[in-house]
Amino acid sequence: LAYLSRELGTIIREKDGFSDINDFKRKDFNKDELLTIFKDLEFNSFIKKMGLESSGDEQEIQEAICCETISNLESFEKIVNQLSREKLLSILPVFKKTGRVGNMLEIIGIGTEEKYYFASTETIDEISLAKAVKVILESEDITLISYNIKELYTWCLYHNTEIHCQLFDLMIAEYLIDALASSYTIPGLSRKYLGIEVEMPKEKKRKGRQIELEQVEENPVELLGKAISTFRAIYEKQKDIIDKSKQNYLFYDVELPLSLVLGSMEYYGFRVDKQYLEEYGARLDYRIKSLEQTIYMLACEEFNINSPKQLGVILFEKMGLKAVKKTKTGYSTDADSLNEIIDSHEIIPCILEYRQLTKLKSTYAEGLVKEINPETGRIHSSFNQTVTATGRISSTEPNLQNIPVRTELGREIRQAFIPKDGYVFVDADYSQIELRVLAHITGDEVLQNAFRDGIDIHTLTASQVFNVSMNNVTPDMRRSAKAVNFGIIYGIGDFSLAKDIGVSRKEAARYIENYLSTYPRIRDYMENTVKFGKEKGYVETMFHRVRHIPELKSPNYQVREFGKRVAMNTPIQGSAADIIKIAMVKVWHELKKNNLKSRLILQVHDELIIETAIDEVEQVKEIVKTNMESAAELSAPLVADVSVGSTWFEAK
DNA sequence: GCGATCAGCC
DNA sequence: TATTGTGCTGATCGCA
Repeated sequence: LAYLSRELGTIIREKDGFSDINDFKRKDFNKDELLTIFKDLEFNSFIKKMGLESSGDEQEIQEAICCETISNLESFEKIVNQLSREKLLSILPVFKKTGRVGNMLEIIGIGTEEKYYFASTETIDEISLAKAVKVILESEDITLISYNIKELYTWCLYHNTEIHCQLFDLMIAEYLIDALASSYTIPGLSRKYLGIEVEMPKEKKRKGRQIELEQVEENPVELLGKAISTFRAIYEKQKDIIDKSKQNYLFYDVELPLSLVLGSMEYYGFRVDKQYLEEYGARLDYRIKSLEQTIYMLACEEFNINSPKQLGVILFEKMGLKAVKKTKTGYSTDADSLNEIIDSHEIIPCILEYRQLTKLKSTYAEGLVKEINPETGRIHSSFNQTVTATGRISSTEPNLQNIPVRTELGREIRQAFIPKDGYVFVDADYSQIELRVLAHITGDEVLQNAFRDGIDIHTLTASQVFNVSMNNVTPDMRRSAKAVNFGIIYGIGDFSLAKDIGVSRKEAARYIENYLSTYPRIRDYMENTVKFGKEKGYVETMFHRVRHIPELKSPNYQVREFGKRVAMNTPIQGSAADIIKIAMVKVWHELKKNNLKSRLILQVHDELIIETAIDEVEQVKEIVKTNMESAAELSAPLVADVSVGSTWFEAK
């Protein structure tokens, strides 16, 4: 072996045929082939850099596009009226991001396949423009092909306009076709479906310095015209795929209307008590300062506690504590690791508390205040519909889906979330939705019956796993069983379960085995869904949301195992996501239909929050509960628990 | 600007 | 044999 290694490691220094150094120069390359490779790999900046843009057929298409810019209101109104008699229209608005809640419109393009019309707010004022397009947006006979209808809808709400068109949104369609695509841009879609290169006008950079390069600004209408002219053809192709994947219900009845629901949630926002947050932050600060001093004293040195690197050096080198785990760059200092050595030095609990408090202060106390809109006094988070691999929605700027709740101190932040005057919160959350979905799709009757009979599911699992009767289950056993239940959903192994509930690995393995033999259908499901995923390359939810899992074919063991867990978890988490989306659409319609003042303002995966007018509380409670529980018919019935409170803290 | 680490939620 | 629970977003550090 040593000889073999030596041979492998020896550099061959003599080789014939390379006498001329010029042979090593880069020669001409096959442009077409390189372009295909780069396109395939999405090396778009290389394509640009090397001037590989194809030109042939593109030119023809561009010349076929018929675009007109309209610069006075009367002509625009006339054209819009004409267009409102059409059946199928494409629409492409461009917004400028400002502090205003409905973004500011810059340009809007509308048209049929034959011709597209553009209007700019530079020549026609925004309000008149909004009034003009109302005839189109509020017509139920038109199918509107859009890109990012949510953004258009928040703008509509600002201008007191509704959208009643039949919708087809290219971004959302693509999300259902491939939930894992990294971005859903118009140029990306047009490249994928039509092989056409289009470009979107660059957003003007607001960087203060240097205006030279950015000012080049080609005629935006020219670019936009080309972009909107691809909508119709992309629509045809996506429509087909969605239909063939049995996603019509999910797309037309869930995701598209949901887009408007999310738009309105963003538009209305969540009222926040700024003063409360500031006082809360000050309170934290007082304690943080004191902890800081204690830590410096115990370490006999000042250092940056926020730096895991510096902290690691202090704890594990200077103070000689035992490191239990390593990361790829050094010592592990996360809460799990520190908790294992919590008794070895009094500095450890201080650090843990310091971490908790600084998190609360910077992310929540300070972070949330920054997001309060000065005009509305409310926080207008963005709800993204095309981010997650499982179908959940995500929330950013700020993330309202991770507001603390577990620790008492953190939970107090929820007292800053208040309703507008004369309103309260109705808060409804699904009870055990993922386990009910699990019971439903596995067909396990023991589990289903337990849910039907309203039995406490963790206690039941405990009695099965530990082989004791239901009334002999201790709180400790129940806690472990709860971990087992969640672990099953995530596709857990004995190692992690053991660590989670603090038993030996063997013990944990026995729990899992007990569980799977008590619920044989669950074992079957886990095996079958992985098999399905391997054969088809994807798994799907109850409503045919699809997730491709290329990891299942990976040569790498770890990656493949990850693929298996994903295959087991996605149909469960994803179906639960489908269900609450259905519920949101139903609740939203019902509030509208009854002309209520109450508004859905937040979703947190299994929970809905409605800012409710005091005189509508009883009605809203009823609407939320029945619509959530009837969102899907499961053989383990859905249950939603509803409560009312005058802050988010109280409503839970 | 970006990866790594940590921490918050379901 | 080696490894080990899904899905997210944000703050901070430290390097390039």
